[in-house]
Amino acid sequence: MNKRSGINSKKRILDAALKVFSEYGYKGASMRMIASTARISIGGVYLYFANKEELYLTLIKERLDDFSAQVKTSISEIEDPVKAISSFIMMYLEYAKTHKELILTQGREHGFAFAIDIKREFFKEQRGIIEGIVARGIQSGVFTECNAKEVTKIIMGTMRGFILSIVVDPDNLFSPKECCRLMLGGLLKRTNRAEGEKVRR
Amino acid sequence: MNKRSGINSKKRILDAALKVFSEYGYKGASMRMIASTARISIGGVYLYFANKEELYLTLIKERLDDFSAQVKTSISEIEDPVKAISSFIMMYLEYAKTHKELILTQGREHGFAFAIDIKREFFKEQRGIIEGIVARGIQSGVFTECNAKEVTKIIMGTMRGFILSIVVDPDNLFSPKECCRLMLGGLLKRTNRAEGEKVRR
Amino acid sequence: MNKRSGINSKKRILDAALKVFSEYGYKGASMRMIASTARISIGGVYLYFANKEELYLTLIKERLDDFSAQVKTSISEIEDPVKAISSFIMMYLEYAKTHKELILTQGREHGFAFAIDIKREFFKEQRGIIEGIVARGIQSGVFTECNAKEVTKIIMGTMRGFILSIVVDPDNLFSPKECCRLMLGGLLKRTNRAEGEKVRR
Amino acid sequence: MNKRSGINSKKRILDAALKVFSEYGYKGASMRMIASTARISIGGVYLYFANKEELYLTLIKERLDDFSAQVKTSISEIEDPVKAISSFIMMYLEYAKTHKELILTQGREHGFAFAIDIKREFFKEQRGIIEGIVARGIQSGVFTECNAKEVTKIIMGTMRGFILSIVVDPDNLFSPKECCRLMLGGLLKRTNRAEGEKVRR
DNA sequence: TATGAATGAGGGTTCATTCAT
DNA sequence: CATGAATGAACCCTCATTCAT
Repeated sequence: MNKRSGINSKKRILDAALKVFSEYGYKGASMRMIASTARISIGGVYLYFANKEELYLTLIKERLDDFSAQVKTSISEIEDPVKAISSFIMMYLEYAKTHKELILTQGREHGFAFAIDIKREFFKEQRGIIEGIVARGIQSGVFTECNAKEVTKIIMGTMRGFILSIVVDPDNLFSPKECCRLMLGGLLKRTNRAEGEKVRR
Repeated sequence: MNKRSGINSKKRILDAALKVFSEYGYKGASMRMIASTARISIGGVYLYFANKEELYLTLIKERLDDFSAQVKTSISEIEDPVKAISSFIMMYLEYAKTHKELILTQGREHGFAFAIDIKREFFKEQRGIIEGIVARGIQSGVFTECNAKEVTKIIMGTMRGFILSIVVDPDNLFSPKECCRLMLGGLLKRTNRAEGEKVRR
Repeated sequence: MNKRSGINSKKRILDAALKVFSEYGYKGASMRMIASTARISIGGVYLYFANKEELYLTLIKERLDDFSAQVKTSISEIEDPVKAISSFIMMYLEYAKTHKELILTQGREHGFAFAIDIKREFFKEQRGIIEGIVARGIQSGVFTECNAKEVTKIIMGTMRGFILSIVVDPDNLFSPKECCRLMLGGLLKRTNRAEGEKVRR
Repeated sequence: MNKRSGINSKKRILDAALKVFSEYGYKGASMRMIASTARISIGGVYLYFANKEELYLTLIKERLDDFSAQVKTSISEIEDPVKAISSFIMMYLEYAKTHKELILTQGREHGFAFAIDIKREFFKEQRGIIEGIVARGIQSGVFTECNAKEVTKIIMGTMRGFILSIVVDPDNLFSPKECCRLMLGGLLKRTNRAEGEKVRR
């Protein structure tokens, strides 16, 4: 390998790990599989990552950072809360569909919490973004007077559910557009205000 | 363990398996862990279950059937679509919170898709129930003219996300009540129809 | 079970053990298989036999004794050495074909020697019988002047080979009659045809 | 073991396996025993052989091929049927005495018939060789008019019996020379002494 | 006599990790 | 940097044996 092979190797390993981990899960993936997918020796992997866990963590972090950046660039400048929420949902779901590996983000194996701190941090950040938008929407009178925090968690939960569905029930993914519609407009018919009220309290 | 404690050994094993599987995942859980949690020998476990997979499957099936029954008894007789949807959401989330082990239902560790058929069957059934309610609501004019199938998948996805959150981010679970509110009423303010339209396009 | 069930049980177990051991070998046979074949509980087997080894040994002994008796009754009174040898060979091979379980006799597993003493005793006895016949034949001038001991061992070896063939290459068992012919007459052509003919029939 | 001793690890494993398998049989031999006999770790064995069966098969095949080659080189060019048969018997028995492991060839532990095809193939080949010699002998008038096929099977059986005796009754192996004598000359006295004599010495 | 639940050592096999080269 | 043979703990599972009933 040439001088730059170090950098290349690391990248190749990460790519391979991404593929293998997201296909087989943490426990199901073996270092051998990752190494051979990366066209490197087993020992070679340990040159760049101290152990399996570190490799996994690095991967998670990378994914999360990438996604986080994506969200920021595509949402941050949108003024209109309605558009912002829609964009977020669309972006999130579209990204998830393309990067199925995001499923890693949702991994739950090996005695709970594993990369859990990293993940929580990420979730918190995401929540912050949505919550900001929702709050703005309420303030500006476009959104109903609702609990921004709760609404945010619901939206996040729905996103989370979508990601999981990709693995668990991929034939029944919902459409991003319809999701926006539901989140914004709700199920109840709009002329009849009373009924909506009934439910709201 | 007493030589004659056999009567409840099976139950003890199932309880232990539930605990261990839902904490460590399928691959992460070992038969030894399950056995010792159940206060039985390894061999003892194999007296009741042919192998790890069968134990897992039994567990999944049991959970799913129990939950399915619960849904049916608590939803089936509700006429009002609004109340029915609300009840479903409330019931689902409440059940999930109590039976954290429902997380098993969402297992994903690839290369290991063996309970997937059972799960899909369950999902399909659940979807059928919701879709029926939504369709009824649309027909009776209480719900907006929307795609019942899609709406159903969104609701299911949100439920799924909630379950996953229990493991991944348990400090930020959304409230069932607020979830009902959002699903039914949406985010947009009710007097202003135009804006809603904009999004709906 | 009735009063005599004890005796019946023991017999049933031995029959079952015979079947199972000769089909699967010592290591390959499990006490469970034997018990269930004997329609008795596992514990039941241990009522009659202290352990697997004892059961096996009992079986071997039983087989060997039965065979030994058979040999004695069918050979001992034959005066003519030629007829005696022929009878022995015919009897041996016929018995082996019918009682495939005799294969047990040839078992070689679990660190050599196991029932080896019993077997050696049996072999010795058998050898004694043959050797006696051969010696008599030599003395009476019917057989060539050969080493009776060696000839005996060869005959025994051939018998042994036949038994093994039943398991290892059952489609190519040699005919007892031809075996007698070869042992008595040899391969080489004789100028003196008469004697050979007697045997050849 | 040194980390770089790899060159002969495979050989060491095969040697160990040979020893252990032929002492304890297939079922009775454990991979752990083999590994420790080979002074390697358990995992190490699996570096060279996918599993126990493959290891066993490799061994069998190796033995059979080696023996087969030996037979061919030492028999094929002998014209005289008498000498050919004698050579075959001598060679076979001598080889068996030296390579006691040939006992593997005779393995029998039922429910475990997996090397049986390889063995049958080998037996068939061997039979072919002998049968050819015998047939030639008959044609040339040196051997009696007998059934070549049957005679062959008897000779093979006797060889088989010898191998088994090595394990089962090693103190009473017959002498190869006497075996030749018996097979060729038979037990019965010959008026035509010359031919018999030739063989006897 | 008879049962069969329970035990636990041990078997085959995998895999993260190390280290001499 | 890179290799891959080697290690050994741990995994799933089987089975001879025991013992309360």
